[in-house]
Amino acid sequence: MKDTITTQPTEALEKAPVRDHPTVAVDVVIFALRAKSPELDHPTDLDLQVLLIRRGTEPFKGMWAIPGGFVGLDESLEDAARRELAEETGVTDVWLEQLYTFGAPDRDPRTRVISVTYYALVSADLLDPHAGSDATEAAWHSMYNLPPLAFDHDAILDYALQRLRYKIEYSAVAFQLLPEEFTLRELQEVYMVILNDYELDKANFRKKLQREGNEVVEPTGRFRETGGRPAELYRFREDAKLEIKARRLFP
Amino acid sequence: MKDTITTQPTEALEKAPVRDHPTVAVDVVIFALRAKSPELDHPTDLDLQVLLIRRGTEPFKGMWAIPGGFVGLDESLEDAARRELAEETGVTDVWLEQLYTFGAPDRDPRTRVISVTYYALVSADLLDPHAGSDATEAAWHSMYNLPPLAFDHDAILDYALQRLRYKIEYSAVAFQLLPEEFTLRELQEVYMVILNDYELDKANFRKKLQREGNEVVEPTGRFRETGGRPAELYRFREDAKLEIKARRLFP
DNA sequence: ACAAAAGTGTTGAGAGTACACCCATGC
DNA sequence: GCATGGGTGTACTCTCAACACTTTTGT
Repeated sequence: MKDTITTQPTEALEKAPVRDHPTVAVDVVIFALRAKSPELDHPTDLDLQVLLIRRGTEPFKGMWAIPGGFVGLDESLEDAARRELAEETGVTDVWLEQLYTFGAPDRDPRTRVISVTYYALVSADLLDPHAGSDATEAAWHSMYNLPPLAFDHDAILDYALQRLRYKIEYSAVAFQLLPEEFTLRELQEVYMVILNDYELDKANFRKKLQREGNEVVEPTGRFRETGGRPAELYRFREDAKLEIKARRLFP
Repeated sequence: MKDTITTQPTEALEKAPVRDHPTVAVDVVIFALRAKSPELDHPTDLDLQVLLIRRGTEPFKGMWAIPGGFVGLDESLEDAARRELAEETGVTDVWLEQLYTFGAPDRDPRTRVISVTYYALVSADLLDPHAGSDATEAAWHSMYNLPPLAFDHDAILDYALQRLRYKIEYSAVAFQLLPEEFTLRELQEVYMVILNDYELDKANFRKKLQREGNEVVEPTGRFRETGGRPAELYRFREDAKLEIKARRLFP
């Protein structure tokens, strides 16, 4: 990852006086899995979406941007990210990880802004339909069909998706995007949607989930009705090992 | 990685006026492989070392710290990191990657400082014995035997080592720590030293290097004399594929 | 001849993959 | 019964890991 990818924080930069030092902002990429069409309830066709807000001020007025804001003087970076997340979604206790810090000098036309970015994974069942407390307009957008974005926020989203794809392959973050209980087919769909790889074999997927030394899910005994045979609901095992040793390029 | 790990930039903070916004610094973890004892020339017992500088001012005066400094207003973060790296080692054109941004509010007793950290891999044969242009005292220290460090720089080094270990397993960065030509045993030792895993099988290591579709090294035809049979020198293939698909936790 | 270090071959266990098949429910 | 989707078994291939073995140099 080169640092030539740059970005911008969001709104209200006019509050920050121009000074002889960079301004520090935090931007949060908020991912969720949502149904493509708003009518279905059992999520057959999932979509990977991000929450964006529409800018109300220049520059890039009217364009979509990643939610973010400035870091308070007595606030850690992660606290600032969680504050932004709560303001936009009303959700707390969410999985959140620092993504990258974008700092090219010319990314904001007004003043030098360095943006520390985070990405969050939220379970769709926790989301209020319209929890944005601000008057700002916020909306979910498919990662596979994004609108034009303010500043260099498209580069941030590219990088976030790349990181999510890496992360999902060797750790158990996929569960953060699902409710407490889920069917194995739903879990498989999480992988297929994020990896954009619709060719996962059902049998092999299940085998890998239950392989010796890798039992990350356990059955609950409850079932969900489907079009055919009911599907057993599983939950994530708390004592599961969360990371797998990477395949070595050369050991 | 939680954000509770914090850190500090280096010297000369007194130049920065106390303001109502955070200060931004860049710190660079500089890794090299060097012989444990300074007499050997063919590097039989390698050591993973980092370059540290001794602080000349309070706070933490006299303690060791990661080299770093403030970001210029018209300077990208990576440019600032490369500038610091050149000042301390005299080396340019070095592999460098952003590591993490540390930003806890209380990490510097004087003022709020947010530190964007990078890590660099330099080949020992490029290093001048004493290229530190400043009057600051700089010295190499073994990662496996570190002195007490200023601020939270120990946490930065822990994280940098963890990242280096991950990175080396699925990408070809190990070559950045070796000269242009090297023997396969030297390459194997790079892995063993960094992974702190002295049980790599020679035969299997070589097989994986030359496996179909993964030819990352090529012989040069030249040889290096050793205690026994001479070892052929290899070089990194420019067209080699640099990353490997991770082993999935569950596909 | 011997030591030292480079370099190769063989083999069995386990993981990955493809694909066919069986099971439980609603209509 | 039939459609629909959940759930399993089998067989082949490839990778991984252990370990014994051969080769080339210096003394």
